[in-house]
Amino acid sequence: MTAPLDDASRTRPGRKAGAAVPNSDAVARLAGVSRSTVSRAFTPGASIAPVTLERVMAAARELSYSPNPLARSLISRRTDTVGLVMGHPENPFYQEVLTGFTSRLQRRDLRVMCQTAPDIESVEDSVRSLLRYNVDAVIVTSSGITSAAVGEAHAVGVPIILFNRTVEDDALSRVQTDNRRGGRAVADLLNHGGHRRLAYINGLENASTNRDRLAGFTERLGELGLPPPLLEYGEYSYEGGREAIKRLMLGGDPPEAVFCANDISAFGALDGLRYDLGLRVPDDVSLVGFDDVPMAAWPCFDLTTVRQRRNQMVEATLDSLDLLMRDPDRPPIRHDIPGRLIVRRSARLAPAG
Amino acid sequence: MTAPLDDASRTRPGRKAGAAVPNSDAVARLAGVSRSTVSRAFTPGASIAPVTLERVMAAARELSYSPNPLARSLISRRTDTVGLVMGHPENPFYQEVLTGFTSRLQRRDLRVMCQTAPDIESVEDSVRSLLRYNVDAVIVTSSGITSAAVGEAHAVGVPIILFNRTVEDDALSRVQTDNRRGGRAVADLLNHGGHRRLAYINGLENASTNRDRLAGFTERLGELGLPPPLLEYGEYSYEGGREAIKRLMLGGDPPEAVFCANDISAFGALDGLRYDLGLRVPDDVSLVGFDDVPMAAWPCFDLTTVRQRRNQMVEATLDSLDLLMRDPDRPPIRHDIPGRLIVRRSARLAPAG
DNA sequence: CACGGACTTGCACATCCTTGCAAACCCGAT
DNA sequence: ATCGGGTTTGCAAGGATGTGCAAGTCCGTG
Repeated sequence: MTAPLDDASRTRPGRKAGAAVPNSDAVARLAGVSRSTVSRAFTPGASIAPVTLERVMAAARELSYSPNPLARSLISRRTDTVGLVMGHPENPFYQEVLTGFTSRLQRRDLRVMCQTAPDIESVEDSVRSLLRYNVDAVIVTSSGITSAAVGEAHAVGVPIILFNRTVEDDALSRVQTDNRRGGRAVADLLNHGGHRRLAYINGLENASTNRDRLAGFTERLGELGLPPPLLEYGEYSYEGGREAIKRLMLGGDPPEAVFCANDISAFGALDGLRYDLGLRVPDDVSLVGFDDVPMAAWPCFDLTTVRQRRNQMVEATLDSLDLLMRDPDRPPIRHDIPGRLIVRRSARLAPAG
Repeated sequence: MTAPLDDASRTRPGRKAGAAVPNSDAVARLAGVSRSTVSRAFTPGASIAPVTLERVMAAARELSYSPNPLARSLISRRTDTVGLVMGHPENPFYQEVLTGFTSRLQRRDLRVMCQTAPDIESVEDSVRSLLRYNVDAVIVTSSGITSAAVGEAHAVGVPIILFNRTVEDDALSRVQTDNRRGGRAVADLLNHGGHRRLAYINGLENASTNRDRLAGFTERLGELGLPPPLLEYGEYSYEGGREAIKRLMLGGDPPEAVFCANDISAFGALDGLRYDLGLRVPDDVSLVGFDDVPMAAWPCFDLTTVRQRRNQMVEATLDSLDLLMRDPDRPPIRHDIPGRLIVRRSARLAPAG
């Protein structure tokens, strides 16, 4: 009964032996200089004679050497890697965001470490895990982030940017669609259409995107003299939206128009309306989504929605990242990028005749 | 006119100063042991007295220390990170695959470095870049991979697994759907439906998935005494499929049934048929896809398709990875996982009466 | 009590790179 | 020929850890 810690299966397997990854020493010998000089050859702006530089580079090419970034990071504290914590990877909008980030980060010669984090605790874990790997920055696209992980990141000077998420903590940089204004625009649109009994199909309850869209929507309805919307839970998913719309329409006081927290749940609601309930859109019910994923433009859906400017948001995030990485003490950067109402055919534009 | 190499903007910014990430030395001092002992405390199976282990762990907890994986990797040659090279990130099937991989790898306590690589050269670059970061293995989900990168990986003993891709090189491990058999199954289905003039809407021409699906389809048609299919290019995309179907149907000899290289292009074809051409599916034309993405089940599409067993494929990949990481000299592992024909309403099942 | 064996531990070197400092060098000027 | 200034370069220390080897400890046995 000794310590049960050992775990023979985890024993490190020998990497194949003969494998020669060249190191700076080999290059130094070949070029007839010291290792320091090799290092300087690969450090932009370091003091080195042009002719020596060329000799080192030639040797490096011959051995196809390039500095080991992990060893370099030990001392430079930079890994040229950013961490990406993804929340709801089933939403096509975020899938596009993900590929936007990876391809653009690649173009800036930055590696990206992905983590998926469905719930708050795992966001914590993910951030911590990324920090241990010395990422230069962290992008979080996920519902909640408690201040603990943020604090740790700050302590080691690693910038964190929230993408389409807000928390109470004011000290955080973030880039988001102006979700509140998006919600207000939808209220205006539906009001113009002459709808009076409105409903909102919630996304995830504690996601700030969801809260802000609903808040803007409700706020503007109030200003227009309309009652607050009925609420149902759609969970940001197709199935959720499809079930939610049934509950709404079969309830006591069915709405004339429904605003869905995102496009996917709107597709569900749309299908629920026409296939489950036999209703027509927008003749019987108007429907609006949020995101403008590519599918929203397909004729089968033709969904009126609020476009999130994905590329612009991604660019803004990366630009902010650049600034924050240069100066970790810089005050937080905020971007609220206006959405754009994309009018298609799922919502009536004028009061029914 | 000196060497123009320097690039002041890249100068490394000082990480915030006071930040104290504890190192093994601090733990060693606190626990009253040497650094080696601390190291052993964190190495499963290493020789250490239980009481010492506990003392070290207590000290580590107090300082919230854990070994720096980057420094560790310098000597152990393991980073607990795998590289993931993604090909066509716009296809929802691969998006699900991606999240499948990241979440499952996380569960195995492995980090994942993502790269996107639209074309062959960038696959090369991505693999090389990942190798420099010392990943323990590479998963490639992308059209082509030339033997150069594979050779380099092999040379340093890093296993590579191709996901849903094949190359001529027999020495590669891979996991894929049995695309050829999938194609054959579709041929049988359409034959049963009484269709005789068939077409295939290509995906990307040099993707092995596409070639194999087409090969199986054509082969089986031949066995059934049917002529080879008409061909059009759909590029694996919605727009591609939608254009392709128009060219097919407006050509001299329109087909009675169309097999699309994947679901997305099938959606495009479907919409082309009903919205652009005013035809009905399956009454006028039968349509079959490949993948079984979630949308295929939506009533709006109701697409007959071949399901790729995503979870099973991902699991098989990770299991193979485990084996290969333990023993880099192990012969290549192959998995050909049968697809499953999912019959819905987009293809006629019996000859038209 | 001394000895052998098994188990623990520390030393020192290894991994691979960066960088402050000081020595060496070059070249023109005195 | 000597000096000074600026440039280049190497040394050695530093970053954080893993590990072979040998020394040390402990315990049971003869």
